[in-house]
Amino acid sequence: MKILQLHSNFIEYRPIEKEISSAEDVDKRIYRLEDLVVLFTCVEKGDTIETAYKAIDEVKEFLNKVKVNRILIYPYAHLSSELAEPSEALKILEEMGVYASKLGIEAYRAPFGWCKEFSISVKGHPLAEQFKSIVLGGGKTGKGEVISKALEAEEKIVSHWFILKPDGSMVPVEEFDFAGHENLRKFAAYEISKSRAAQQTPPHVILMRKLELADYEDASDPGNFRWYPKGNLIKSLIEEFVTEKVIAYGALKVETPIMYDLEHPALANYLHRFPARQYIVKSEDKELFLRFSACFGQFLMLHDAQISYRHLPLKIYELTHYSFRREKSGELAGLRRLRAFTMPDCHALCADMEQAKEEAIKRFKLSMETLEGIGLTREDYELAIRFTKDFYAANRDFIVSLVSLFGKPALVEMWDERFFYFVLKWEFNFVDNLDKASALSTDQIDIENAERYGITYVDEKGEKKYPLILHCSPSGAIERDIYALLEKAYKIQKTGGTPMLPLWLSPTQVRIVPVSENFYNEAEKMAEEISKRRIRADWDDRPLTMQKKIREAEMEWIPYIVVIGQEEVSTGMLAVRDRRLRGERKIRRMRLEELIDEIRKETEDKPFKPLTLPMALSKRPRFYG
RNA sequence: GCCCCGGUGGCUUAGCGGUUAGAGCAGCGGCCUUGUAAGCCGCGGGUCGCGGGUUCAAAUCCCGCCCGGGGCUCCA
Repeated sequence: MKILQLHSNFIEYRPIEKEISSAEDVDKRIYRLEDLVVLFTCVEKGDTIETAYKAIDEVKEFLNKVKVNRILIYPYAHLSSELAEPSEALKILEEMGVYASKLGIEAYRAPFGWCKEFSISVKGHPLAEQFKSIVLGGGKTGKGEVISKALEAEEKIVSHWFILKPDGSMVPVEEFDFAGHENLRKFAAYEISKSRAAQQTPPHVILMRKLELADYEDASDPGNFRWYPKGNLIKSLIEEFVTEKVIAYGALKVETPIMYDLEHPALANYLHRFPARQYIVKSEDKELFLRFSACFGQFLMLHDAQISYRHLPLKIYELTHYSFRREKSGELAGLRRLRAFTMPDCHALCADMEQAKEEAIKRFKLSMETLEGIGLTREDYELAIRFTKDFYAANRDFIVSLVSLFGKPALVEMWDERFFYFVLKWEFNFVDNLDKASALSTDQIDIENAERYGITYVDEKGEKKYPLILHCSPSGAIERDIYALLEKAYKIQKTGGTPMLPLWLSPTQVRIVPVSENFYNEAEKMAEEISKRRIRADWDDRPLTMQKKIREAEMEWIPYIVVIGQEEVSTGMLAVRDRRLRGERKIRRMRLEELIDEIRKETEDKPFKPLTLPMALSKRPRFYG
């Protein structure tokens, strides 16, 4: 139901003639009402008596606010293109009038089914004119907010939940024995019931600040973060790593604009699915929205490309810096859920379903390798696969093969009908210390957007065909990867372990601590020497005790701490404090070359970037704390 | 958007109607200077988020607003 609500000085209307046979009977005279709220009301398909009650309840609230108690319900079809049947509409309008009277409102109704003329005088205050969209369920009504068809449909989706085991057997989720699959149990509970309690700051938020990685930025919009040097380093290392993986997989790397014209015909339809979730940028007479993924840019590019079946599967990749989603303020959570985030997005055009499945398997493996490289093993995440009943019936072997590649039972969501543009979607989900799950890697098989965007390839016979499109993010949002690493470290700490980041991501890999000022020269020289070998090393030249320097290095999670004094200088054997070891074995005796070799070997298949902070600690500002 | 909680020096916080708002860390100045998680002394730094109100008196009580966090919802 749509209502144009006008707080008016007066309205005059006169029925001219009946437009439909079922029109109400009235006198053809002038009716005049003063000091009232006029409700131009349009009853839509799907509206019920309940909708009528809800509408009046909302109107009542408004009446109290503006201290008026008179309304006119004026049938007005022009607010919607999805009109209810006239008989149904009349019934609902009548009910609105009756219910309003019951609430003590002085309610009038203009006749239904008539062509009428009217004059109106609307008051000049800010609340005088309002547009309401009344929809039942969830109280999701907003002034002027149009709820799109697709979203309404989505609310009606029926999901069936299962656990699919690597051997191919599928059991309803309530019959599955979760013993030994604690994380999967939490993930399933999170997905299906979505209920949890706990009220505390997520551990990763405390860590991201304490480690001086990232922080909130009050001067921006919520969910837009500032990144300190160490955080920026980690983030760009992961970005680089993911990008190298995807390029090795064979994708073409491109770059596309971050903002698009709201009025562009190719985008309007897609965009309509997600009302009021965009940042809007006004530029002269244009309104642009900030992209929420790389889809548009890549699709528009592919639309204009000449593509042959020989090119397929055609992979195209972009690391969005950034993607924007204006999540509701209450939905934001540290690095887990942001309004601006960095997203690797790799699409693949495939000739047919056989090729799409083959490609999807490759990307599934790529995603596992990518997470593994970042420092998340299969123990750390759970697989969810979602698909339609029909797709399952036709492609059961393919679905089972994904689960068997994964090697652990997976959560399955099966839909009776297809509501989305894809027939299958899977994700890897990380479960954090507050038992919340969030998706990292994901891939989808999209059967709709090629046509929507006019993306075609030419097949063997010279005919234009629409390809299938796979949408994959092999790592998920980079910020979310960091969230997962921090949450994982905290989990380890909680169970008595030593928290740390993977060696290749540690901002400082080696810290040199001189025992006294007498060894400052040696310490500095050593730090420089290590740095020349593409290892991030620094040295502590502050006027503090050695003990304190070691303590601070440990609190920074530095993997190797080298103390240098007379003994090391004269023997050439270093005392290396290894964060990964415990107790007496923690300090290892080794030569500088051995240490360098060890680090280089462990990080050889990973990108390297220098830390953009001074090598001497006394020269570093403190960003937090 | 709704509900709950919070906002005191850069950070963590004490105070919750009654002296000039107190501490630790960090910063600055100095002392100390050889062995693996906090050496010592001193100094500077606070419109107690903002605006009203109650009161002889407000960081403290009340109202409104702003900002942040969490929960609900949501998550293309």
